[in-house]
Amino acid sequence: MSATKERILDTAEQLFAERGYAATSLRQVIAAAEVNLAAVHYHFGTKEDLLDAVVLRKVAPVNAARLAWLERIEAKAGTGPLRVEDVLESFLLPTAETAQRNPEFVRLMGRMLTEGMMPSLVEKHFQQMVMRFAGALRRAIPNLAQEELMWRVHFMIGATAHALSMKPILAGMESGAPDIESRMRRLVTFLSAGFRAAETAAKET
Amino acid sequence: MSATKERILDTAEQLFAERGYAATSLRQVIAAAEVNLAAVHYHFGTKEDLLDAVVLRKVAPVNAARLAWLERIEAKAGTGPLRVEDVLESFLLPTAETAQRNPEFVRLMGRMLTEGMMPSLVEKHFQQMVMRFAGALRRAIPNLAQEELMWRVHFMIGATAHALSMKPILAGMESGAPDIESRMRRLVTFLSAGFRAAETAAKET
DNA sequence: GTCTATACTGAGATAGAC
DNA sequence: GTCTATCTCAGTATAGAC
Repeated sequence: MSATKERILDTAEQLFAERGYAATSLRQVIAAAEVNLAAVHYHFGTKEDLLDAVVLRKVAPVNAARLAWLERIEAKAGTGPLRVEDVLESFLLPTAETAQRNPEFVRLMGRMLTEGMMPSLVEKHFQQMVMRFAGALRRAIPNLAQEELMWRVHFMIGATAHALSMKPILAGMESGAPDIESRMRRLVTFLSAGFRAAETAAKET
Repeated sequence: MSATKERILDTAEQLFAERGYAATSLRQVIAAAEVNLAAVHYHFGTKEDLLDAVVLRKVAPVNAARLAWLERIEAKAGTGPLRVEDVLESFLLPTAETAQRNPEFVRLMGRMLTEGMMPSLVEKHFQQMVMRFAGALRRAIPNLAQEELMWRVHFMIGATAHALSMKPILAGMESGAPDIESRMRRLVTFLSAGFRAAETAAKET
């Protein structure tokens, strides 16, 4: 990889994470990276493709850690049942490690899941892994109907994306460091109970 | 309200909902509405202000319905406890009514909650109401620590936003109509269990 | 008070010289 | 591979007609 390409990638990652994707112009990136505007299009194509490259570089290791964790859990369980909490931890806690070094980037990752930004990108980086975890959850909660399970997986994605992307600004929350790990642990507790809930009954209101 | 202003509002609502806010240019709006470009800025100011007006017109009645529902529940409960399910229903089900007439617009509402789009807008339309519901939930779950409750409220917001904005494309889900009401009922079940969960214990992995 | 015509600045993208 | 110059289109601002 050329030095120019790498400098663009590093600078874009930093600026996208700090200011957001839409709010960062390519001209800001190339000024900070001290490269030419056309070099971006030569190396990456469109602005969206640049984001794709930036995200891939960060998300790939996180997803690898998630899968490794999940496989460890599955190996330990053998043919027995999986614990919902364990599966959710393998999905949520690896994020915390990346967050320690680059908290802002985690927020960008969170946004990606929900922004209409780039559906194709989201699919590419997340869908396959999400389906993998849905399978593990199915094994952990065998009595839940498939459709209900998939909805709950989506509720999980939404809650996770928002938990990652938000800053703790509202009243009643600690104003200190964005401690992603404790956030993810709270989320594990919350989601585990949700996944285990009995199926929705008829209305009674 | 002038006819021009109203046509801009109607057209913007339609196009924002169909294509998303960022992907819709003001020039597309004024072409479809057959008005002059500067009229937009005369009546609304910036593009973001236009979105503000569009959203307010749709969100205000939904929020009013939410509050009315919540007040009905509180009146019925008197000084007794509130049921978590009832509070969540009053928050989630009013959305379904709007969704019947304008499903696309509900997706836009969902996006708003999570997109870095316009934090100020989100605050204005949602924060006050969210705090109102957080208070009701506090009464429904008095034993939960305030900070934990606020985190769970955020998990709820994220799950709701994603549930509203997503199209049911993944495998295992009905491919038919975007039945918002059943979606919201599933969400009530899921979130109620999450809110009732015992506080997160120390790690054990 | 309303609306139109027009111009300004900055964005992403591209062609072609070196 | 890299850079200059340029294109199109975006949001915005202003002057002035009715």
